[in-house]
Formats: sequence, C-alpha cells, structure tokens
Amino acid sequence: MVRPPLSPEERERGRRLGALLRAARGTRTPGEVALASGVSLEALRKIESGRVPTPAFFTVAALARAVDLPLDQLAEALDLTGTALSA
Amino acid sequence: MVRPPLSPEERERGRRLGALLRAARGTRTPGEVALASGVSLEALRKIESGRVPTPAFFTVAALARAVDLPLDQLAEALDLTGTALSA
DNA sequence: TGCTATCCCGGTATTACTATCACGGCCATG
DNA sequence: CATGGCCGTGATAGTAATACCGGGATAGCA
Repeated sequence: MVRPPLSPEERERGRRLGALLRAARGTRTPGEVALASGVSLEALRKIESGRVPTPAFFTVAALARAVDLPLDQLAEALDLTGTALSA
Repeated sequence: MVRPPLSPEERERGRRLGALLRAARGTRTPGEVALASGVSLEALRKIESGRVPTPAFFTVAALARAVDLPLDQLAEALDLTGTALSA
C-alpha cells in the first residue's frame, strides 16, 4: 500500500554506483568534486560510500559530469537491464 | 535550515525532463513504457507531466532505456552546466 | 604540544519520491 | 445509451534523500 523498502539488490547497486563514482574521481579530493559539481560534500560522501542507494538523477548526472564519466557508461556498468528499479 | 525547498529553476528543469521523456516515447503508450521499464504507471505519469522535479537516477535511467534515449543526450539537453544542483 | 584543516561517521530534521486509492473525462465498442 | 479501458489528477501513506549538528581521527605547520 505504500512504498516497498529497497531490496538488497537495489542497495548493492547503490554501492556499486558509489564505487564507480569514487574510482572515476581518482586522485581528486571529495571537496574538489563537490565544489565542481555543485553537490554538497556530505551528499557526495554518502553516495560514494553507498549509503544512498538511489540518489537523484541530477545529483548523479552532476557528479558524473564532474569526474568526466559518461552517464551511459555508468548505467551500463550497473547493468540496469534486470534491475529496472523503481525507487 | 534543513533541506531547502526546490527552486523554481529545479522545477522547471524537472518539467523539461518529463517533456523529453514523453517526446522520446513517441506513439508508445505510457502503460507499455511503464511495463518495459519496470517503473509504475503513476510514477511515469508524474515524471512525464513534470510533477516530480527530481526523480531517482535509476528511475530516469530505466525510462530513458525503455524509450531508447541516451542518458548523456538527455543530460546535455537539460543543460546541467549551470544547474548542478544538489537535490 | 597545540592549532588548523580536511575527511569520515552518526544522529536528527525536513522535504521529496514512489505507491495505492479514488474520482472524473475521453474514446471505442456493444 | 451503456459498459469498459486508458489517461490524468488529487489525496493519503510510508520510505528515502539531503542539510545541519556534533564528535572523532588524521595530517601539516607554528
């Protein structure tokens, strides 16, 4: 009747998303990326650490842009096919 | 002091996102896209009509995939550059 | 040693997102 | 004219995302 809690798969997917963004960041500091993307530092840390399984689209887009990571490549790496989602 | 309400620009951006997704859908019915993407029909309607300014990343990715719209093209069309945001 | 800056984690508060239900309009079909 | 399907909107409910606060840990410098 409401919103079903996120499944373990969705959380796992969130962790992978964070890992990819962190890897793409490379040697740049979190603060630098946060500033460049316009995303708050705390939001960035939570996303990178996977504690935010399903971040907002524009937040991810801004971060991916800041670390020069194509969105399509990111989506493909996360294998959206089976995990369409709905969160 | 907590989470600031979305700005008019962010809402406008959400409306454009919905418009792009609807345009990319073409002649296909909402129900068909909802089924193909795994997103609920109501969520799809709200997103397409722009009543959901900042949908989740995976939700948008699933919809874009269902309507064969590259994410990068979508992000670029929305001109994220100045509206990094943080929502 | 003490000071400063940065990063990370936890908890709290408020808003936003998705799902379900309900009502009404539109169109096609019987 | 009646019925059913699809669409759109509004209300309600519950979970998730983000901002702010505090604490702790680490590194660099006076």
